[in-house]
Amino acid sequence: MTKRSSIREGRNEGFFSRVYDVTRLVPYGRITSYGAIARYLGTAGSARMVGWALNSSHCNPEFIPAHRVVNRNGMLTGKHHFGNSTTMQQLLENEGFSVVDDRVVDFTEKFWDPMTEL
DNA sequence: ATTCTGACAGCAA
DNA sequence: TTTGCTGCCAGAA
Repeated sequence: MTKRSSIREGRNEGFFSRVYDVTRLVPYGRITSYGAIARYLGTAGSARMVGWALNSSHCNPEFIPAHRVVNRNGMLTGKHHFGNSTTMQQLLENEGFSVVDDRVVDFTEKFWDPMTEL
């Protein structure tokens, strides 16, 4: 390989691409957290980067279920980035989630941890 | 190269 | 209990 593998093993592509990749793997009707994704990527503590990556996910031609990514409390901290502040909640409710006060009810039950599932 | 920012997470008051 | 400060890392200006 060229420079990609020489940078560091496991970081074949940009951080953003990896975030998109993991996010796409989140099953329908399940949710995960920024920190969980960050941890899965091997950069625990860089959960902020995950959110920032998802911020640019709209540029990605593929569908990225960014609405299935919430913070560790199950709160829809990124709802403001879906155009309308209610879009994220509606998307989640459309998948069977119950959202109350910007927080996903049964968050722990629907939680999908890439570390465990992958 | 340097500086700033960011959809978090953890811990201290 | 809530509020706020810090660390974290990669990307953009």
